Amino acid sequence: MPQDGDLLMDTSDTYVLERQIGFVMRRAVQRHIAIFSSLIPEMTPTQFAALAKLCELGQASQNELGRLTSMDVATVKGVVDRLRARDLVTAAPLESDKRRLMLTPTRKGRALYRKYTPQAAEVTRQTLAPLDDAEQRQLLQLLERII
Amino acid sequence: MPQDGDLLMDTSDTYVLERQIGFVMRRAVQRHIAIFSSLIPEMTPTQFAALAKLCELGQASQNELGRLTSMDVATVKGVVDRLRARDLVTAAPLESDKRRLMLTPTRKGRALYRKYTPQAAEVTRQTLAPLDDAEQRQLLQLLERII
DNA sequence: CATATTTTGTTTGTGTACAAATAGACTGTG
DNA sequence: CACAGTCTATTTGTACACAAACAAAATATG
Repeated sequence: MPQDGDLLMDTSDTYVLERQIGFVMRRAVQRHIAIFSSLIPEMTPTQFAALAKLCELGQASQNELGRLTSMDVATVKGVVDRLRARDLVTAAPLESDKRRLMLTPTRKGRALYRKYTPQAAEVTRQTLAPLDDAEQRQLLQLLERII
Repeated sequence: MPQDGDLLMDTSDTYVLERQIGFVMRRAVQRHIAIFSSLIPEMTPTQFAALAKLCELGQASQNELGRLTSMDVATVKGVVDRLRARDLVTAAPLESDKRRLMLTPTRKGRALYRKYTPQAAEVTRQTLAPLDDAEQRQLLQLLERII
């Protein structure tokens, strides 16, 4: 007599690279980054994220900024260094806690952020363009749940 | 009399980093990679993808492998170099077309691929674990449509 | 056949991304 | 107060990821 296992055997299937979530996400990110850099060639998505968060907060320590933008300490240092080199952000040790490096967007940094905010929103729009509104919301929600 | 626009004004909203598809995908990829390297510390997702595709095909040129795994020429070279350095892949110029570098997984490479295939499938399972089956399929489908 | 174009691979430079080691500053507890 | 543990930042090393420039080989076209 056939058992469940007999019929279900091939459900475990062979390993198909193209169906793995990691592979698909990597490709989606690649397309997103391509769209981003076509609309905002002046900076990278990561740099924009750091600048945006800093402009939203007004000020933050490097460590805090890293946590809020999901960058580890080494990554955020590199990103901040490049923003500082372009005079978009200033940095100074905090008097009351000399471990912390307080970051503040410069006037130039805030201006750049304001200038590119509409483009950044457009990046999201173009990336999600193949989907209708309900599907876009759904994708966002599903992704947020696997974070 | 209040109009539609009055109530809907804030729908266009300010730019919220956490709601941008790029930011959310970046975080999801980070979690995926963390799961991958906890289950398969011996190699990176990219290396496994290249090895997997090569084992699936039996053989491929470096360029072909890059196209099939969505890596540009410089990236695939680095990945292949590391696989070659670990004797998981061999490379030789093709006689009939000396531009092409034909890649073949070694016995050791194929063994490693077979060994880790179940783990790789488990990576996908764990990454998608917060979602039920229908949601998992949906997420995959939505992502594939924005590639 | 000759040469313009395309294809494949390499190299260089920049920018994430993370692990691990280090150092200095702070905090909590005895 | 002392000092163990924690927090913040830096440094080093490895690994994608892509742009741009280059060289060699193959192909297309006149």
